[in-house]
Amino acid sequence: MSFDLDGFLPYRLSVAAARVSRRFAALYEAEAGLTIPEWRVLAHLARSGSVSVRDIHERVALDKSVVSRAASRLETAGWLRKSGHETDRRLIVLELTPEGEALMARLGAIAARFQAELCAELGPGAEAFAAALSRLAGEG
Amino acid sequence: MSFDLDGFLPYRLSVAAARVSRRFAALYEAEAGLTIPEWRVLAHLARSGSVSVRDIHERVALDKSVVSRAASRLETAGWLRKSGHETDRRLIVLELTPEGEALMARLGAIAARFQAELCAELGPGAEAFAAALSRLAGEG
DNA sequence: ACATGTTCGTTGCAGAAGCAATGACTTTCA
DNA sequence: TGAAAGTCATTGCTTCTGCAACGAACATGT
Repeated sequence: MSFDLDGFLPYRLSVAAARVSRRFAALYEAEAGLTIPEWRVLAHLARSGSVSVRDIHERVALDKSVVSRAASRLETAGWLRKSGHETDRRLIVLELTPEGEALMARLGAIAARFQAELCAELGPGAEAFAAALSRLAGEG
Repeated sequence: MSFDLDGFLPYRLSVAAARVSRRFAALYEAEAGLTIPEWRVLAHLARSGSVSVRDIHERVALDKSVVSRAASRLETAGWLRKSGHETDRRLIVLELTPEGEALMARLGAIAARFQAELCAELGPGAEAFAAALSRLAGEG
């Protein structure tokens, strides 16, 4: 018997991730016209406070260039502010503007609702599911 | 407290999927220089026999244009053959060449090994994990 | 102090994805 | 039958990703 794509985990994982991302992207696209990388940068900033491009790049699984360009767009849109680091002048410090924080408050609520929706779809196994994802994302 | 990206399912799903896809892509890239869409088209063909671009597009979560271009590359590489449909001349029938089947036999074995590796990493919850993925991929 | 190597953010560029439009063909229905 | 609508694969075109290269700023070792 030949290979079964439908049972293949990398494939199923890709399809599920793409579908879920799309669903959620529609929400914040409607709310603020954000792309996926922009959303991730904002979300990370909301949690971590001021942080460099490098930090985000490492924590958020986005290429440096993607973070850099997303940050520039977000800056001109007024959601975040760039400033130089005190002692290390190579670093650029990113932080939310008040508008950015207000936006993230709204998006955070939307995200929480969406998360609840997903958990409902997953049923009681949601916890174990999330743990399994961590294991897969763990080490490359 | 502000939003926690790390606990957010769509994010974790994306990261895990990207990481797993990358790991596996390295394998078939080394074996045959395939891209992800090319791999998916071949894998689907191996299972379904001769099939149209439209079929693959629907079953495999790839844009029509992506399937079309992947099929063209695979044809010039000699892994598959295009031919016209008997009665409906709009359709293009794709099927593996003998070389393509031989390739998929090798890749199928590699994929099975990789799947086993993943299941080992997931432990006993692998079954439930796969079921959860189906639920998420189910309906948009 | 100074040369070498590293790290940071940005930019250039080749390749890929996503979407609409096109041309060829088929179905439908008046 | 014949016109309109639908379906199929391909092709253009814009946008984005991913990688390498670059200039600027620090670190290290002599």
